Amino acid sequence: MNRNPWSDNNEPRLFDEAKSLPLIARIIVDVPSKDTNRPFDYIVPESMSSWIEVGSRVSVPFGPRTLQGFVIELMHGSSIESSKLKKVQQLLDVVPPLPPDLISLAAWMSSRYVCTYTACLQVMIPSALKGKSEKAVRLGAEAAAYLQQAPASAWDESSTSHELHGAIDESDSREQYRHTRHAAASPSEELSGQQAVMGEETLIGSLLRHRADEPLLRQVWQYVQAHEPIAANKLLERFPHASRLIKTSLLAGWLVETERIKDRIGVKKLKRVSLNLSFEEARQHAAAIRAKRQQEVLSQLIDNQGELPLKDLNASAVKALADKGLLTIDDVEVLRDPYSGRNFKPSEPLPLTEEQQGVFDRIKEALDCDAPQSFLLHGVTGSGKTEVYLQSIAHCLEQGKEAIVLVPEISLTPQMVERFKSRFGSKVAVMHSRLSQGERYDEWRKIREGRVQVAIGARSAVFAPFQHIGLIIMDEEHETSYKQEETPRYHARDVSIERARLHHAVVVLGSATPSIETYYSAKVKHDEPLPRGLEPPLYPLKMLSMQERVGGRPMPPVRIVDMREQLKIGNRSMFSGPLEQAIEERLERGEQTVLLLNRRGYSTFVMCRTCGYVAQCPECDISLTYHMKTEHLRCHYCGYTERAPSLCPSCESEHIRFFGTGTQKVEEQLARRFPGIRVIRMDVDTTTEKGSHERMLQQFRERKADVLLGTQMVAKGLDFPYVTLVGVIAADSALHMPDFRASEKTFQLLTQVEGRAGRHHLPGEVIVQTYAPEHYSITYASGHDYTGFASDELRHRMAQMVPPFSRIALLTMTHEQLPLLVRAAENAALRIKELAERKGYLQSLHHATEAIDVFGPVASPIPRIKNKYRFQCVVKCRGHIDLSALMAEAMATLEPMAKEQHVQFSVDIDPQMMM
DNA sequence: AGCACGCCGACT
DNA sequence: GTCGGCGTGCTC
Repeated sequence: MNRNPWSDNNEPRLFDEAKSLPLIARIIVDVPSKDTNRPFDYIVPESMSSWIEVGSRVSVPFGPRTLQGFVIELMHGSSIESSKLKKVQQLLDVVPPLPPDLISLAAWMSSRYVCTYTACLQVMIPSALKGKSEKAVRLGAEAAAYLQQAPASAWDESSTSHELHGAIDESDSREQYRHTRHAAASPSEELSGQQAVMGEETLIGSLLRHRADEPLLRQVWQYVQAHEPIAANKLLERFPHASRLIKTSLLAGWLVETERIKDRIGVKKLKRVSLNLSFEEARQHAAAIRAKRQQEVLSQLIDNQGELPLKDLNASAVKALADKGLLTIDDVEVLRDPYSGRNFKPSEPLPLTEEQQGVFDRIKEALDCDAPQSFLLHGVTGSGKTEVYLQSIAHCLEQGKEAIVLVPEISLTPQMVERFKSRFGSKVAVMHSRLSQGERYDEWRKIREGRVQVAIGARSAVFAPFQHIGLIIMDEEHETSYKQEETPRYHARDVSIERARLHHAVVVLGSATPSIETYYSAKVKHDEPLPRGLEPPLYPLKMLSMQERVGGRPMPPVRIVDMREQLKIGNRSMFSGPLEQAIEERLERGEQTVLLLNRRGYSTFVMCRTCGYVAQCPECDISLTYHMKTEHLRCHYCGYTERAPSLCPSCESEHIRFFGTGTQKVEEQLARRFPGIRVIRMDVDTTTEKGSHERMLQQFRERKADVLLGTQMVAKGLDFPYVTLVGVIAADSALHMPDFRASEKTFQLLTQVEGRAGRHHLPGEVIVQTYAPEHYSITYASGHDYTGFASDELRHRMAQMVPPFSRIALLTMTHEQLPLLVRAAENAALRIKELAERKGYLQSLHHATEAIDVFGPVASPIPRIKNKYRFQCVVKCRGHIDLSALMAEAMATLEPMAKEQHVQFSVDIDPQMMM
């Protein structure tokens, strides 16, 4: 029989007495695994029922522990079905952190991206709200009663354990769990106490057996009573000799272990001092008081509307005045404002060009009707997209709705923020990876509490907890950073469109070089049947176009230099004749140059010319990059570092050489060719320090350097009036990547960096060095012809049956042992094929409009990372097939095998990098 | 995931 | 005989 006193006393009674049906909360607990990826039901205690909402964050008992979870549904259930349920332990916030639309959005994301519901919920909240469970020890009721009733040496025979037990904290689940699971207590000496708890013996009875222990036990209990809740390990530290007694006390329920969820970061509080009197009375007091400091405090307060933070005043004088009742000190919440102390000059809407006006009118029209609509705004660099965004947002705000602006992390510069802040002032919250956890939490709260109407930020800002979104803008829509590379592997573009659908909001995707998939979606006629062979777009987009540059500045001329020709005429350096000469000219004229090389470090690989040895990462199987400053070889994937060898580790030859070109090598060569040249090198190696990125750009803007040399981060949205030359050292470096988007990425990078030259009064010039001068991505980029590129690229994509003419899922499998992994991967591929066949899907993409095809398994482009081999399968499909559902089903069937063999599976829907 | 259970081998 | 290794199963 169940001897746990509360489970058969209190619980059923609670429901017998309840007038209406108990409230049940359906909760997603924070355990990111397959088995727990479903809602669990809990009873909502009476005290919480008027506060709890869909989206509330709660703590719940879950098995032996306490977890954080989110309420996704509330309902009334019958007492019979709810009698088995546990209770919600804590309601963690007064205002639910997630509005209901984000709860639905998380559900959509988890099925779309084949991941757990909780993983999606977790990306939506600031890390400050990722509660950590904290265990602590409290004094049980029995022990408390004992301390109270029995002074030092007296034993109170009348107190029975049965009576005392009725008072045990019923919310303590650990206790309940332990008692039910330990129904048969083991006969060890320490558990004698537990027998007493079970009702056969009294507490006193058991203590009498160990009478000698009583003083120490009492001491421990009193300590707990004075300090509760106290962490168990702290208690052990304080009483190192009492570990056995503490353990016994815990097992007996004299000490109860509780577990609560604690937020990582709280609300920042500030002590505020305020006057209790009118200014006139205060003045009179000030005149009457002799203490000089107190007079000063009063006059400071009078000068500041009667309120000041305590830290700005003399503390002892304040205390004296407060004691007299003239002042009050209280705590007020303050927001950590990362932009405090900065003044933003208010800006007025600029007059729009005819083209801008046309686009703005279309967006305005869409904002005015209550239906979700999405646009691609294809606007060349310098066509004034930002001004259109700003005025669209203003229109959205006029309608009483909120707006989200998504920007790639790298473009989220102070200048960018300033444009929005100066137009919308304090209505803007900025979400930014460089903010501290506390700052980010406060920006997030400004949104949640409705203090701002505009949120601007990187990828995750799409989850800004607004309630009435009217407009979502995604700038630089083609940027790969919008795809999250960790679970949940969501694409902010798709999420924006889904979220906008829930809000009947408008989406504007803006880019000078749209991704091919987006461009295709906007090009396809949505109201006409598609020609055979074409794939329906993921979502309907309307095309908006701006092809004129504001102020009519022409795009700079581009010169392509064939590096093979340079080699023929004996130039083996990394600078072609034309580029070298052009740099020389800028130096003479005092103008500036931007140089792009998409490879950091010094060289790309290290090889021995005698034996052919190539230095590779011992964990990842990719070649190591030489970094000159530190004389180290480094793995750019896992960060592995070793000293650069002077002799070949394999054959001890001296002919070990560094091949390929990285930004460090270019920097060195520049210094050699142009003595005295001032170079700023910008790549991940030089910009890790906080604020270094902005600092470097500022230095360059102030013309403290002649050349800005860097990886793709120099291509983004920079605008420097004295830059008249842009040089691309190796335009084809990304062209040979094993990725169907290689041409697109090359075209986009070139087009962007070209836009950096001659944006102001000085004419610009672009020089592109390449070994593939005839490649269409390079020729179209030099002609500033996006449309031409896109139509060629679409033809290639169609021939290869890759997106947008198919949809792709990438399945990556990892394991330490290669043969086992290969077998598992082959099995996985087979199972997916079988599943597709069973569903009746044809397996020939080229010959059917509805088909699915599985490729592989093959080794991943990076075949080993951190000692784990990696194999992958690519699943392509066309037509009305739910690829996510298919992959989820395949994963479910593969799961037992994966678990058994410890092979890790990961699914990436619509992968942006084929790794 | 994490925590507790159970079933094995290596020891005082 | 016990301690503790890891494989397995469960969580309203």
